[in-house]
Amino acid sequence: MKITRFDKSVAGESLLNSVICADVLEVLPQIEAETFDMVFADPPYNLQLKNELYRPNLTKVDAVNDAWDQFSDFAAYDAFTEAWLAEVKRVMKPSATLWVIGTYHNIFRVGKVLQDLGFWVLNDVVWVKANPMPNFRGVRFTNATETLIWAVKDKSVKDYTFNYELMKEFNDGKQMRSDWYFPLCRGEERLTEDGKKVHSTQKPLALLERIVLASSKEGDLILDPFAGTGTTAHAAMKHHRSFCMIEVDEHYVQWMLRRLGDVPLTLPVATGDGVKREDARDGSSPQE
Amino acid sequence: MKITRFDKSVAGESLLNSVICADVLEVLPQIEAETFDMVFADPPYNLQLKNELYRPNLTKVDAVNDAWDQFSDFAAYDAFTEAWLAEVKRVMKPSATLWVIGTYHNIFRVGKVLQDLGFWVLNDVVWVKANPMPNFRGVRFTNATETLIWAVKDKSVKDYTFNYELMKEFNDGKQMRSDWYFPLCRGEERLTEDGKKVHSTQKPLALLERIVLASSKEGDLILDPFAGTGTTAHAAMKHHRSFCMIEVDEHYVQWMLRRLGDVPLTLPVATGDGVKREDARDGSSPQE
DNA sequence: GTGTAGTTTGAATCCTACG
DNA sequence: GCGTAGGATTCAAACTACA
Repeated sequence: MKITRFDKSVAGESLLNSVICADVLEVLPQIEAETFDMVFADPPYNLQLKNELYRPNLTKVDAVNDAWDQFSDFAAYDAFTEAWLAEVKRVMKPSATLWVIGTYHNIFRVGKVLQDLGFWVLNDVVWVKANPMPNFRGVRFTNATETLIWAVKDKSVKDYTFNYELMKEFNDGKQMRSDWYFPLCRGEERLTEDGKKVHSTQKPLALLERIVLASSKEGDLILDPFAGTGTTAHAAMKHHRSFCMIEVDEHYVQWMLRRLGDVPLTLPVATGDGVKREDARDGSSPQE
Repeated sequence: MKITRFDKSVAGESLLNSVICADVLEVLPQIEAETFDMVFADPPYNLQLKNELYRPNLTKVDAVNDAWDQFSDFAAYDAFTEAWLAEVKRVMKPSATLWVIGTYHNIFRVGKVLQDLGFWVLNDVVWVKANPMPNFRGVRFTNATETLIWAVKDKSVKDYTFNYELMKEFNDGKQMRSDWYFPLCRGEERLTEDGKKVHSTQKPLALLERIVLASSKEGDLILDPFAGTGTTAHAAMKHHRSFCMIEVDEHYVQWMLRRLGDVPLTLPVATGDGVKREDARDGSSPQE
């Protein structure tokens, strides 16, 4: 698969399977309206960490303290949120859907802005973590979930993609619910460099796979405006969707390109049904 | 237990175990600052309060079928939310905590307003429904959760009540997480009249019991500004807390009073430890 | 190779009393 | 208000070391 990298300027270019290293608010205005079939966004959460946190055994928690998560106040965060959401709305096709993930630090603000912009919420999906970080001090409940908002551009949109039957298959033949159980991204899947996390908030691939499979079709073009190390692109490639990844951090972009180059190519072995596909490099396929 | 009913006016009265039949925005301003130890609120999800709509400036609109564009509708809801939350904050004791429950229709707006008022979120707790209503048309995921926000008045509050060890006991000796599993309110527990639900969104008693037991102490005074048929008061009585219920609907108030009169009286059998209590009418108590 | 015990760590708005 | 010292505090899964 050919992946095209852009820096800053993309006007007039094809964005099929592209990785763009630039600020989201610089790039999105260059993109033609109604370009994407689906959008997944994992924006900064605006965590307001103040003091260092130690575990009971006195080791220090490696908390999220990245520059990209710093905002001066709620007003600044809201303004940023409104800016990128408005641009995202513009580049969504009329029947496209939007996913945004967040925690209580930011999701209420994101949801409010999104509703004000006219987006129509279809579901709030809860990612229930199998293995969340405990609350060391015992002063709150274990923070065990993150929230996803799934929305269309406005209330009138009825022809969005929802692969109801496939979701049903994934849930033992019963209608898929809005509470999803996945472990945190760890082990082989987690990108590390010198034993340290490449990205502090890498999402589990399984989560993105479910999102891609639920709300897009093969061949669709998927946008991720905060791509990080490219989990969304990974899931898109794996399931025969095209992607456009925007990420401002050069280091993350390099890792994303390396990662996507390593993703096994999956090729269709059956056409027409749109469902049955096998990994061409996977010897476990019963057809082989 | 003696329960006092008020209509409209409560100024100067004791609110211990009271049921007030009046609009929340009329009553709260009459109440002294820093009165309550804990607040649970299940606000309306839209502005159709007893056939009365609020304009963004909080004046009432009499006709239910007035044309409202989406923005003015949201603005009105936000204004109403800010009004009652600001009053609730005023009547909360300095170390009190607030619980608000909602769905994606309103919880983002409530959370945003609450943060803007200076409330400091402790957790977002997800009520995962064991038996949610399916999505009949198969166009979305089954809406299987509701969201609770737990907050203190401001960031500096550290001495709020959190019965950590008791919660741990309820979770097999492990720290209680923020995802709570309860079935919908049905069967014996559900109040019905001529085979129909008395209240369309009666909450499960078990949910309110966990909230009361987690975040209040015996003898505490608990406020519910949208009391409905009084599940919060029921849970409070059962666990030796006092209550103040505000409900504008006369029909709900009558049901609440009848219901609370039927709740078995629970009496302390041990004093001093503050934990061991038995139902005085419950023959299963090992002490008896 | 297997099994077991010990170690590490994850989007976190994580304490209290006293001077 | 702030700084500092004292002291109580964690769950699940993946990984490492070693028998």
